[in-house]
Amino acid sequence: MEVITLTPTSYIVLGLVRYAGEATPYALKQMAAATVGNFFSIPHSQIYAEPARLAKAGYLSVRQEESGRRRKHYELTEKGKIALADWLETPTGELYELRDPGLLKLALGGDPVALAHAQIPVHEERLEHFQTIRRVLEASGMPGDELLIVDAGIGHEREYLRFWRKVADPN
Amino acid sequence: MEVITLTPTSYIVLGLVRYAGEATPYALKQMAAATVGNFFSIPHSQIYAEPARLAKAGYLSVRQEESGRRRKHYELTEKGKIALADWLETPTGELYELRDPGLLKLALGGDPVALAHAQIPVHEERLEHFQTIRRVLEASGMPGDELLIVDAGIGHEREYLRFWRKVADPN
DNA sequence: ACCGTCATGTAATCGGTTACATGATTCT
DNA sequence: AGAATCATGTAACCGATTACATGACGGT
Repeated sequence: MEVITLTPTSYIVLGLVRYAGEATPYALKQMAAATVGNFFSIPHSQIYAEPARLAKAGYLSVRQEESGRRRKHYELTEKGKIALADWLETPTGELYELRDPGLLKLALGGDPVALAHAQIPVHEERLEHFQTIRRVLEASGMPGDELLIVDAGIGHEREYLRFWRKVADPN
Repeated sequence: MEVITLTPTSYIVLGLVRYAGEATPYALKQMAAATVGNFFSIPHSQIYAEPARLAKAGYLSVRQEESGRRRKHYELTEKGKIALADWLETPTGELYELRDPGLLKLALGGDPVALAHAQIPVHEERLEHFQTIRRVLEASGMPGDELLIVDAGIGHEREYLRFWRKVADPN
């Protein structure tokens, strides 16, 4: 049994597996794309590699199909459940990191107005994207908690638009 | 001359070196901490490794002190200037990534109220931090452009506080 | 002369990214 | 039956992180 350190990616996988009960990597990929994928990018190769890594360390159990696609189905082990619960139970005071190419260029001397004109449309698009998701979730009777993350996204997109619009046209 | 791909870290180093004209790794570290370090974390080992990497690929030139600390002073080469200018000139439509442990726990089932109580104070602190920086920069007659990044930080912190306060107490 | 902090690096490991590759369904 | 796309991986490389280690400088 190998010893590994659990990264944010690890917890994403553990969390999604718990949510699904049992999941194939592809299912995880779909789930991630619809939820945390909006904030964290996770390349699909990681979505295959990480469960394998977690399984080797005993956090997940695997069951492989005998025929056809021979997909691997992952499930939380006791160890996995505990690790996830521990992590979730500890409210974190850690701060975020914002890896934003637009802001980075701005900070390093890029032309503010040109950047603003490039950024505004993509943020508008993304705001609409989040709002659509929110409407869909709301209509499907999703409990309020599940909407929180989407609301966070919407709030930040609005903030981004306020910011870049002001940069583009600072009265 | 090695061929490397330029990462965001590379551009941070190139940008800071350009800003300083010539810089030692330690100076870069200080500069980064005061500016982009507020959004991107860069461990100090990278601040030493990255200029070396850039120098090997011809983006920076090195001059090492003969005695004492034998520090290495880096300067942009023509190649470095061009690479940086090219990057800055291309307004990016790429989107940000938000690596936020608090939001991640929230998304994966952490207790919203407990998370909010842990997050609010650190965001309050950080908002004050940015506001202090802003006042200092403003008082030192810094041109408006340099304040933009700080304003972006302030805006996002306010948004975070709005969000978490609402989570803690959703009327 | 000593001590704390400032400053500067190196070594080793590993997760993440990119690129490559292929089998299984579904649709026309 | 063939094409397109869905689904599932592997291989190789490398930047980032962690941990270790040490020399120089400034103050007492």
